[in-house]
Amino acid sequence: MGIDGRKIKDNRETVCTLCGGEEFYEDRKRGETICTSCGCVAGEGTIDTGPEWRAFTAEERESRERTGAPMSVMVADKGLSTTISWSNRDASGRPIKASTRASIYRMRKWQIRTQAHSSDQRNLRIALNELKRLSSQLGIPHETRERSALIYRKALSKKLARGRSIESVVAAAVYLACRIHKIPRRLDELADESRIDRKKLGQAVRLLIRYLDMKIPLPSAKNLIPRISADLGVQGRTIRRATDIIEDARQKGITVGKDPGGIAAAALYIAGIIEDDRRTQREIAQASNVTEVTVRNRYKELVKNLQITMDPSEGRFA
DNA sequence: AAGACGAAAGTGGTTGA
DNA sequence: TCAACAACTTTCGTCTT
Repeated sequence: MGIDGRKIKDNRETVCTLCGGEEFYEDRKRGETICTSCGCVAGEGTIDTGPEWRAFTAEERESRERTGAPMSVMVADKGLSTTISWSNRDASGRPIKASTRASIYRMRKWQIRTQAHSSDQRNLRIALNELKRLSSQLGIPHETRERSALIYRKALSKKLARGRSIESVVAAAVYLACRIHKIPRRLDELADESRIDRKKLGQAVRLLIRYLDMKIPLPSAKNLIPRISADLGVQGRTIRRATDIIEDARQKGITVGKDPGGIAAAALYIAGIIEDDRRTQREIAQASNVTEVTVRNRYKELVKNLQITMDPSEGRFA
């Protein structure tokens, strides 16, 4: 941590490793930094886990600093528990008086009984392990992991995990947290990574939405753009253009009910032509996990509805 | 020869009776 | 539970660059 309490942002490398560009488009929530000149994802994990306060003098820092590890819902007891050591010595190493020893013994006993022996606690331990594994496998930022853990806790407290595999509920929680934080992860990616079939996962997801009555933003094509662009290595201006096209389409209401992947792909295809940074339909289709046909269909729709006029002789849009 | 296009038939998920 | 349905995919032949 820097002297004045700020961190990370200042230390982050400021030159793109691929093209040497110095301008970045940063999405803190998504934890991605995208180079605006070549479009690559320059760095992940830029989430600031530092203190939420800033201090400029030593006294200020002293007065604001709180002690201990940060509280996290990802540890079964939220990292708040105190453990009582088994040694019969006090903090400075002196033996503890016989009269206090008995009461300490009772404290230990109850601590253990309350901690690890309820079935919910056991469930939670297994689940949080799985959650950790799953989310690091998928490269999900810390903030979102915490959200997943929170969702899982809620599900557990409403007894929604009964009769369902822990994995499926965990995966559903992770998926929903991603949706809330607008991190593009598809249902099948989760399913692949967690050895549950898609169907079970889908059911669990719907269950959670229903009973935790969560408001989940619809997946938007816009959120997929950085990821697909990074795969394709397109220019920053192309990314921006594609984002504009999607926004335009969204306002005209022609994106509802359509696979966001297809929309994103089509927008990138058009943007590529406009910005003279062209990719073939096949490349784009592969990167966005749809078929060429879908790219074509969406792209024609967009061109028609957004009144983008094309001059075929020049191969350019006006 | 590669890319773009479009038609036709097939697939998996949602909706409403 | 079933059929209708929209969106998307697969496949394949044709046109364009």
